[in-house]
Amino acid sequence: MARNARYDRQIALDKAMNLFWERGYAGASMKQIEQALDMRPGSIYATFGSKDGLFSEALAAYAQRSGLELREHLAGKPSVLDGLQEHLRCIARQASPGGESPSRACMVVKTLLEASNTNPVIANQANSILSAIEQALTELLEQAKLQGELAPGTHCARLARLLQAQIIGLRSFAQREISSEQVAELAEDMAAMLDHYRARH
Amino acid sequence: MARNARYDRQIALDKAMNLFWERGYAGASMKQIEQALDMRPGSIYATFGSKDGLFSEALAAYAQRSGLELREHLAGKPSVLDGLQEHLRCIARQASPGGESPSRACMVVKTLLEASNTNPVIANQANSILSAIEQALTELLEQAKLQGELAPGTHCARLARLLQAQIIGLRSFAQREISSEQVAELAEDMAAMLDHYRARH
DNA sequence: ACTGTTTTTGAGCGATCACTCAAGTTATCA
DNA sequence: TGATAACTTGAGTGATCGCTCAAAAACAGT
Repeated sequence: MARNARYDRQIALDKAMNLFWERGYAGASMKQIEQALDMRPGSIYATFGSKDGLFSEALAAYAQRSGLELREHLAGKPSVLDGLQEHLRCIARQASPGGESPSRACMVVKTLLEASNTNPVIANQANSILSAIEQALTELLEQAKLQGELAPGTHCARLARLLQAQIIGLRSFAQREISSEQVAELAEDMAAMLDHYRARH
Repeated sequence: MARNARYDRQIALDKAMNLFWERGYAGASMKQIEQALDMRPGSIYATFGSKDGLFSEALAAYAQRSGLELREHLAGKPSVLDGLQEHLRCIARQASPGGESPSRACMVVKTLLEASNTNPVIANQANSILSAIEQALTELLEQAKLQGELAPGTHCARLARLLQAQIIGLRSFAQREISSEQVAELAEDMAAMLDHYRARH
């Protein structure tokens, strides 16, 4: 005997994610959030607790979304390394100017750089996400090594960190006013770099 | 027949640069700036016009400082490529945890990511700086090609963009909670990548 | 020391910040 | 349909935002 919420939590979260991704934590005011979610402050605070809480959930949703994308790119290719190269190219396509994504740069990296010396709680969350991605990449590369794709002596954790730094660099670089061709070339050069770690036949 | 200013403009600018570098544009409030510069709002506004103006000058000072550092690293080595590799290692050293710099990440990149969808004027300035760095790297690599260090077929502008993306990735990655050894390893792997572009003898 | 000019000061401006809560509204049950 | 419980509303909270300006202070030249 009560009323149902007018809003879908997931949909609202998705809208918040897009706004935060575009404008950053400090750059998105509650007024803008109210407008984007079509919710009044009372409902927002009843649902998410605080701006910090909403941001935290939005960031987690973004991370989950990103994980799904990586798995999709990998699923298309039989080889792990081919999948990772495809991932780089997809990122370049998404991060090209004219795309519809809120920002060409990665929301986790934007958050890490914005929050590191101002909001320890949020910075920690960004750190954890990047740490988890590093771990996932490491396991992926270990798998590739076992399957003989990767040179036997490869230090997988180290290569995973290199790969993560490349992706961070690619997406941040893409935030520049630059042509989509140049972003694609950059991704190609990074993909080529992965080839140097392949096992020789 | 008048009074001299109590503050050195360059010193004040340097302090502002450090604060903005650490906390970002929105993260540094005027109160904090007043405290860092030991100046009252009237003096600050008489000298720099606005928070935007102060930030703009601080960012320009940072860019100049960065340019000097690159030239210093290059001056130590006879070969351009060796100099660039040294540059990567120096960046890793500076960007290691426990260092005294206000932030491990690059202020220009932090600014680009923060301002891109909120402050077009500042975002443009960050864009211009990165564009100038790309240009400088391109000319450096052209020079290396002429001197026979680089493989003759090398696309220097493209390699310059790859190098810039690497540096951006390295410094942003270093903002994570990570050991200085791992940052050094990352720089080493990036330096090794440059070797693949060397001319074969 | 006096005058003239410049700089420094800091209380306080209106605007906006994240956030609250009492009142109003609405769906769900008996 | 009336009672009840949950949700929505939006004016308004105190705090902080970037910034102003009239008055006080401090130096340089006579």
